[in-house]
This record gives sequence, structure tokens and C-alpha cells, in this order.
Amino acid sequence: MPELPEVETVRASLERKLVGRRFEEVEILDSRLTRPVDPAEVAAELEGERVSAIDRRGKYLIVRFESGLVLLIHLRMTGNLVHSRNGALAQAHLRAVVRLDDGSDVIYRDVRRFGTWLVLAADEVDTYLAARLGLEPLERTFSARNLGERLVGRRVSIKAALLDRRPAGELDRGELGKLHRGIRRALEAGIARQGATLRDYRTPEGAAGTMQDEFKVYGRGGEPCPRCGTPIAKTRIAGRGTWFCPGCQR
DNA sequence: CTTTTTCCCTGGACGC
DNA sequence: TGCGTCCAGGGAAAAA
Repeated sequence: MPELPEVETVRASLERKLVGRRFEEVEILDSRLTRPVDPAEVAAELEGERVSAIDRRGKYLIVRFESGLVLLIHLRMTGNLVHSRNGALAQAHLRAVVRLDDGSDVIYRDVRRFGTWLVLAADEVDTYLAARLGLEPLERTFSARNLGERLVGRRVSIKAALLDRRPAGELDRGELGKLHRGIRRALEAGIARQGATLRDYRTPEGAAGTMQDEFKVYGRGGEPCPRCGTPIAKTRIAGRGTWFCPGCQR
């Protein structure tokens, strides 16, 4: 599933290929992608637009055009952007195709159809994202202190970052510092390895990431922990599968 | 307000 | 070989 490192990998790749290019022809084949907006309307809005920048905020890709128009893409579970110089022939689960002015194509595939494309005006983007996202974890604005501030009063576990099952609001300063550093290190390692390919994720060049090779517990229920040998346990937190070592991560 | 559950969606794994 | 069931999970929305 595309997490932040995967989305950053996609962003960096598309930035190299798309900035300065014009969207000559846009075809949206799945109406779920733009729902509730008519896909033909979105396609018509995008045609003729020239890309000025590709940014990212959280897991959102932000395609900015010279006109000020913005295309916000979220890959959700299985969304996949591929850059191709040989057309979009017979791709499975093809949901959209963008023909660029250099003759190449950006192909959007999505097995499970959770991904979204949303067109906004430039001045709407910050408001839209701010309502949905917290601080950007690799920016300077994200500090251990403001991480702590956001956890005050929260009683749920910190699973998002660490499989520590204590209430998130009870972390002291030292623990917040460790969590903060851990979040950044994990994200940076993921970006350096082009993301993790557990099943569907691929870079726009079609390559798999390698971060999954670094995972120590994910998907390894019952296997011995590589650090202490305790069998890895699986539980469910906030509706999501969660693996952890009961020896190292109590 | 916070937290939990349900929903969306498909394909792969598994049991019979 | 085939069919039913479960699971994966980001995020919105509904329920608690």
C-alpha cells in the first residue's frame, strides 16, 4: 500500500518526467475515480494544462499546473501511476490515461478502486489538506514537542508509529523524542529504498521498492523475533492488523 | 469531544 | 476444479 515513502518516491519520479509537459489528452475510465464529479468534466478541465510542479503533502500527490489549477491524487490502497513511452496497451485495472505532449503516457491503474483524483483551484488546496492532515513529518514544523501536544488527552495506542500499547498521551519528553526520531528515520529509510512492495505498489518506472526487506515483524506472526527469538504476535488495533514482538515491544 | 465500527473494493489464500 | 469465506487496509462517514 502506498505509504508516505512510496508516495514520495512516485512524486520524485513524476517530477522528473512531468514538469514542463502539457496534458494533451485525458481519458478517465472509472467514474469512481472522480466521484461525485463527472469524469468527463474532470478530463476536460485537465486537457491542455501544463505541469509546473509535483508536490506531496502526507500521502497526497499535488500536480500543479501553470494556470493555477491543481490535481490532487490519492493512491489509497492500490493506486499506481506508471510513466510509459509505449502506450497503455491492455493494462489490467486501467482507470485513467494521460497523453503528454512528448508522446509519452501517464497510466493510472487501481485494482481496488479506492484512489481519488480531485481538481481544485490553487487557493483551495491548503484548506482542503489542512482539514485532513496533521503536520508534515519530514518538515521542520514537526517536532517532538508538537507531536506531544497533538497526543495530549488521547487514550488510544500509538500504533501509528510504534507498537507500544500504552496510551499515547502518557509519553514523557524522552519517549516523545524517541518516537519522533523513530518516525523520521522510518520514513527516510522508506524513501531511500523507494518504498515497500508488499503486493501491488510499483514506482512509475515499474520497479518494486525494497523497504519490505527491512521489516522485522510485519506479516510474520508465529515466527521468532530476529532480535530476541520470541514468537511474533498479531493483534488488531483500530481495525488494522498489527504485528509485534511481545519480548522487545511490551 | 473521542473512539469504534462500517463501508468501499478486488484478488489471493485457504478450506472443503 | 470450483465455490464460499476471510483477509488486506486509507480514509470517510456513521455509530457509539
